[in-house]
Amino acid sequence: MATLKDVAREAGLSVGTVSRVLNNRGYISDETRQSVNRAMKKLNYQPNEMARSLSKQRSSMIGVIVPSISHPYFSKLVESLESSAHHEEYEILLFVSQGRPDREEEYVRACISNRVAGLILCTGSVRTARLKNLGFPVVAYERLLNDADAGVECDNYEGGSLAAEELIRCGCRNLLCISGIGEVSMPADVRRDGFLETCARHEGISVRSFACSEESISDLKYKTQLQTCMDQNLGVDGVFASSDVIAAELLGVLRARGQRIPEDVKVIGYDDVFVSELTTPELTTIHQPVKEMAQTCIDIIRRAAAGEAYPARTVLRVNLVQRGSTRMLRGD
Amino acid sequence: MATLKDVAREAGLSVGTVSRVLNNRGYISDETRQSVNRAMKKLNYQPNEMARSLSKQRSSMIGVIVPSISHPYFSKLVESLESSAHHEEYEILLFVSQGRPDREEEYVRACISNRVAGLILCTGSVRTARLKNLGFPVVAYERLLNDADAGVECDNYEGGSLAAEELIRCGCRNLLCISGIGEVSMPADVRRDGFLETCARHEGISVRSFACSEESISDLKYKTQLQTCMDQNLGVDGVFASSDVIAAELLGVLRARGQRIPEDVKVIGYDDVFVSELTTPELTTIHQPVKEMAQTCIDIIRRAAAGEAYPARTVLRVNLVQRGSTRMLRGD
DNA sequence: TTAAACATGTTAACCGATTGACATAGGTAC
DNA sequence: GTACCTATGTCAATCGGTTAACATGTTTAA
Repeated sequence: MATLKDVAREAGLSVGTVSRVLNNRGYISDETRQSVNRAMKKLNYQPNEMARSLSKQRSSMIGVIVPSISHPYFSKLVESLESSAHHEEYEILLFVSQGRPDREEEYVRACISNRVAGLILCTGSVRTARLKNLGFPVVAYERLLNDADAGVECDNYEGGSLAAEELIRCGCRNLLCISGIGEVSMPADVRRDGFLETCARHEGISVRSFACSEESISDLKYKTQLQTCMDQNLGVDGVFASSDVIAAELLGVLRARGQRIPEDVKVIGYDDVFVSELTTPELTTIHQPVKEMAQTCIDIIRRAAAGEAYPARTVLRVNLVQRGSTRMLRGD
Repeated sequence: MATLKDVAREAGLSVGTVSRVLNNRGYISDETRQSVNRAMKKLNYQPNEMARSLSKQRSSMIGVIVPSISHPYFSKLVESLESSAHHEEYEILLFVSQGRPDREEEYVRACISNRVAGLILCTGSVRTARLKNLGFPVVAYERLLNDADAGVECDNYEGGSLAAEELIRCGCRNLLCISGIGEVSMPADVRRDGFLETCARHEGISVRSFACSEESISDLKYKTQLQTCMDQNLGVDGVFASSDVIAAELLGVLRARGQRIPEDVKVIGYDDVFVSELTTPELTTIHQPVKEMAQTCIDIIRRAAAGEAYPARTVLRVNLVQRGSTRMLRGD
């Protein structure tokens, strides 16, 4: 495997000059630049990132810790993160914590050992080791973490509120809020609060709340619980589920009970992942601007690396996407 | 940030001894081991993986290149890969190629630069740069790649065959095979072959074939095409779709046309991802042993690193999972 | 008693870059 | 003619580990 030294020899230049070309430092003539490029191509040179990272005290990798990746919300997030990272010449070092605090800590340590350029944390568990002074920025994604250097989230309260408004607008009077995925911590709690409080501001609306538990976040199976839930909550004519996956399963559960959607019961999901367009009827849902959120995370890390200032907290707007699960008429 | 030298000083030992403890080489007494551990803990020492990788000529990262990650099949795969990798003390360096050959090449180069321990390729495009003598093993996942060091796949022919047998057993006579995702290359072609050839071996079975095109693999939207498809193929009473996502969308399309499932049309998907349990009815599908396939990939890389022999090609068995989309009675 | 095996130390080269200090020129501007 | 910019070279330290060679003891076993 060719090294910088080989390239320098091939191009008839010194390592210093070649390094300058690679890192765009100091003065370099076009001619030199070209002959370096020629030599690199000829020798099929690939810079050794390990050596590079060692000498600059930072790698070009961004650590990403998610609780699950098979969950469509997180797979969409990771795809978006990868895409944004690629634009900025970063790579993704991916860790799946399964929501287990021990793994999270272990993974944070792995990021430290790899001297990542930044760490994006979207964990379920609260207890996480000290995240201060790690030498790189830690971005908390959809999660309040006072130890983190920055936070990126969407307006969950508004999301819950929009869902309530829509159901009420569609004529529902007996509402139900089902929360689930990793809702121990902040974000989805706030969704529920937004939903419940908005309902309370309207006359003649009854509203109940149900919390799904989950063994593993990668399980994605809620049917039994949803059956129990619907048994306990008869007469409901509008449901807000805190994720599209839950909402999608709910459609099946409701149908099995002979309830038509949206005629008898209207359903709103959350996230706007592909699942919401896969069901029949398609799901009305709250769109999270995942791409923008991902871009924001990467941008924070880029800025931190460049020594620029970056926002401590970014809250992005959500919006309602109307589809068949709340709408009588098909109007696509 | 503490270094090995600091740890050695703190423990009153030499760097050589500390390194021996870290790498389990040579003779070390329990006492020494403990005092090293104590010192590491006290200084909160995290070994610098960059330096480690540089001196051993290899990192502990495994490069993974997938065409998409929002597609549930690949997100399940990546989750499994991460899990297996974690057991073997590897980390995942994730790349999403979007099926674009230029990105693939770029990502292969990134893996070389990062001196990965191995590379797992599951790409859609055929043309990929030379993969020989990269200094690490390249494992082709569900893809025939003569340049790769090893291949891991499932028995796609058998999968197609099982689907045909099931539909015929359920009484279908007018079959349709819908293929899609990345089927330019080998694996899904073989699924179709297995399906078609098995049909041909039965009397009185008519069978047609339809290929979905796709702009982007992360799109996951086939509805329009599926409508066209069903317009062109009237009278079909059994469909084999080459992925659960396509099958799930098909359910909606069929329902919109007033066809009941499974009474009027039976549907079989492929992959056995969570989507197949999310639809109503749930999807009968061909289960791919993704976890085992992932484990096999990681194991090949581990063996290669240890200088052990490993299989050049591994073909894993698939099996049929019966659910509501082919079965009249509910028997869960 | 003597040879292994055990346990640690010292030293230094090496992995493949980056980077700064300092030197050397040719060209241009005033 | 002096000063400055441009362009490159040389040299060596540095990043933080790994590892081999060699030395020096202490135990243990035959």
